[in-house]
Amino acid sequence: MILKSQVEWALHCCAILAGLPEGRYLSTKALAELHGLPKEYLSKALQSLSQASLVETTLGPSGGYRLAKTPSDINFLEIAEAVEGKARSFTCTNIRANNPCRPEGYCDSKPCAVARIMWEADEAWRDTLRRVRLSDLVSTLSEEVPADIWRSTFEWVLKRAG
Amino acid sequence: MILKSQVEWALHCCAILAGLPEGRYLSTKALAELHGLPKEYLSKALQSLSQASLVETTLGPSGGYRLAKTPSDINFLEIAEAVEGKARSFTCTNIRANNPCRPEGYCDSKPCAVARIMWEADEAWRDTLRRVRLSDLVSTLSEEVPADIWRSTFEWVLKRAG
DNA sequence: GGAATTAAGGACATATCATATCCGAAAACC
DNA sequence: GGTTTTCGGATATGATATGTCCTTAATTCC
Repeated sequence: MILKSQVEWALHCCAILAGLPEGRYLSTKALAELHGLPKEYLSKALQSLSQASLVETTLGPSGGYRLAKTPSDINFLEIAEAVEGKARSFTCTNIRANNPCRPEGYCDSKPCAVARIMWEADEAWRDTLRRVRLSDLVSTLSEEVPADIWRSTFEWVLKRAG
Repeated sequence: MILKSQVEWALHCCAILAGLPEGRYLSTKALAELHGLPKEYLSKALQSLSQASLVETTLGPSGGYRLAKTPSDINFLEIAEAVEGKARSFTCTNIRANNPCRPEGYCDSKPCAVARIMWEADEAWRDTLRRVRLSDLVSTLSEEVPADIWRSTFEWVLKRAG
């Protein structure tokens, strides 16, 4: 049960987009080079963010991506689900129904007890991610990353945005 | 990010093993037929439980599996990790290290901020499963499953245990 | 208007992993 | 000694993640 690496990529890209000056866009190329990622494949992750309406896009030179909402209005779960999908981590195949001792037309009133517990854990995972906003990540990063590195990173990346 | 179906199988099998009379074993064959699962492949899941010391085995006729501990001393996380492994669902590839603006020998003191958040969510998932004991599942099942079906299931399964 | 740049998305190749089956060895029971 | 069982290795298959390539349409700049 491993998350796609695109989730990691999307989160880091959103962190960068969150620090962008008003109105500026960042291209796939710039984001890929900054993180050392394959441009074409990172593009798929960014398209997922776009389809989820988390980012906006513009074509042409100086085009690319920017956040569609304030960083405090975007949480980790939205980003994770955008690229990973909303499916639960546990899928119940209802194997209890195969029990040969069950009468012919027997119908369970509730979903499987095993599934309910696994889904509860899944929901705990989602709750945690839902509670963390993109703005929280930005705050943490600006505390931990040395100011000069942080600043030069945006200069570097904006230079590539034309 | 989907769990292996073997996790579901292992949980259901443990629920049955928990209801077994003292000293009795249940074979892979019996568990597979009860749940309608491929015998050879289910065997791998049960081997995982065995390696994790959650179940004990005996060879020969009337052999098979039984719990190695009381149902109240086994939790869902142990079972899930036995077949799924203990690896976290989020793996940090440290793509921040690729940032071309970082000085040559720069070394981060903490693990990546993104990873810390994702690992926190992972821990929430584990905490939930850790808190649910196998005995809790058995209680729920004996409440929800009609008594006669529950009883005949064990008769059916014990008949196959020789 | 034309050239360059960009996102979007389809087609395709590759690698990894889950799923599944088969077999032989060792142990326990009759 | 023959049967039944777990255990582990070997192998096959299918699905999915990863990665690349190409076309199309939109936008910007000259």
